[in-house]
Amino acid sequence: MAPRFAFGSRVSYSPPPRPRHAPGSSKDLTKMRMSQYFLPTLKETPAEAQIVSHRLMLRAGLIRQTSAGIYAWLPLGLRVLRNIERIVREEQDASGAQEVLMPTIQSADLWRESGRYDAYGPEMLRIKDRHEREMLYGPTNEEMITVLFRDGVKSYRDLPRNLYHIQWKFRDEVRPRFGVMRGREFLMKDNYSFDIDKEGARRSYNKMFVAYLRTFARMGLKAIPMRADTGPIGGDLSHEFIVLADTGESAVFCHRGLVDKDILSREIDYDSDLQPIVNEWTSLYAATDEMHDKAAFEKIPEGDRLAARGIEVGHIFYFGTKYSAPMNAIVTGPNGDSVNVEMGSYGIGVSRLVGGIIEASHDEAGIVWPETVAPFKVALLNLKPDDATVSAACQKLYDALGASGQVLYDDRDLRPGAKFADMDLIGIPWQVIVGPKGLVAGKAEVKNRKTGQREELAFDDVVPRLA
RNA sequence: CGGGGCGUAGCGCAGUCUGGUAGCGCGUCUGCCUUGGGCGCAGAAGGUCGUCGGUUCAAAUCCGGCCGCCCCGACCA
Repeated sequence: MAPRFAFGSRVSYSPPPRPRHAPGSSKDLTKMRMSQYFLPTLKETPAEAQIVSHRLMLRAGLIRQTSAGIYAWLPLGLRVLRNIERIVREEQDASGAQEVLMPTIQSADLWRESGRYDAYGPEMLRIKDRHEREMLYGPTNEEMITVLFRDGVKSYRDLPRNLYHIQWKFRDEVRPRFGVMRGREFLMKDNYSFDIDKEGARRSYNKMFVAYLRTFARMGLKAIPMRADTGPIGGDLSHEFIVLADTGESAVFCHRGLVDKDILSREIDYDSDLQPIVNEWTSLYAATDEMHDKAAFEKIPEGDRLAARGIEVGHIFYFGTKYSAPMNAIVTGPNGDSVNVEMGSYGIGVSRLVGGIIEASHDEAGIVWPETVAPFKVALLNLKPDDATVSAACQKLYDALGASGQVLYDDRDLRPGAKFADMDLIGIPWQVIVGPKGLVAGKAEVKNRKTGQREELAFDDVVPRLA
């Protein structure tokens, strides 16, 4: 029973780059055995799923549909969702925004104040409570946050403020589709900035602009900010962040140079003037279909023109006093006069991102998770679980990998082929493969899901390699 | 909201035209076998045929209402 090799005591590795405990949980979730995991994978594609991310999310056991455009998140999918949330939260906090949590259910009266209750139309899910009071399931939170702010802040000295929350929303889409990318119920990060004047609002806007660049980059996405329609307010303070993917919902046009720009290698000081960074990203042409300026696009050298399709994953928007005026969100200015606060709102489609990332990162065999959002960093495959020696070796690796990161262990009594297929499908970035063949030489195979590259490593070297 | 399609076992589907004891593949369960890319053999379980009504000796099949889901378009984070 005792393994013919020893490792563990000599192993050293750097501290884990990620928290060992899943956010919101006290239970150690760095290790999971597939024999105990609720992970219903599908060999065949359910008929209702058309696009690749939807198919893969169903097949890989991430979600199940419960109604049109409404989904339940299974353990593996929830881990991805939480990872995305975590990155969003970290970048919001870093930018100086503060987290709150507003309810999903709102009162109709609140929306009557802004005049949007009648204006919003059938996309708003309207409900009544037992007293026949009109309520609604929030599609967004401008009204609510404006009231919270109005009641809590009275002086320009308390500005600026930027409040965000990550909460489920509901929009009763006429035609939900594309799985979680256009569901009716969706998880969204939205925040709202409050400033005393337009210049302040622009600073707040710029912070979000940079925070968004960082947020999407950390998820392994190429998200390009594109000038968006500002409607009656005008100006240049509205951008959609678009992920390029062949299956994108809309046509987009941009300068190729934007694709390779890197934000993560820079030090960002949110107290400094961020305008130069914003200029750097907005000076190159980029527009969605609706905003496309053919003439401007054709001024770009032909080799640098990029016409592609994209998925909107974020939207930032300055809207001035659109809500603060009708809802009387007023502060006293430095001169003692009353000023309507200047507001902006900023959204990230958190649940949509799960689909968006898959659209941007998959292959024939399944999902290819970027490491930062992957449900587990490492998969451990035991190719012969009823062989005591193989299993003992796996158990040691399992414990060591779990101590340094996050590992999903396939200890099921299945044929190797089934395990390979499942692991490729669910897309864990690293696979550690242990079977009788390699064991004779004291080696495990480490496979990179994305590149397919394989390395034979001595058992002792596996954990340091993946640290 | 306009146009189209679908609803039969957990998943993928046949059967409906031409009414007559509900089938196939995968998955699941049991046993054997096998173990480096969804292996093989034997056996088994599992279905109010979306739902309500009508026609008929007899309805998955024909007729009507309703419900649900998907696709194209218009719309949208």
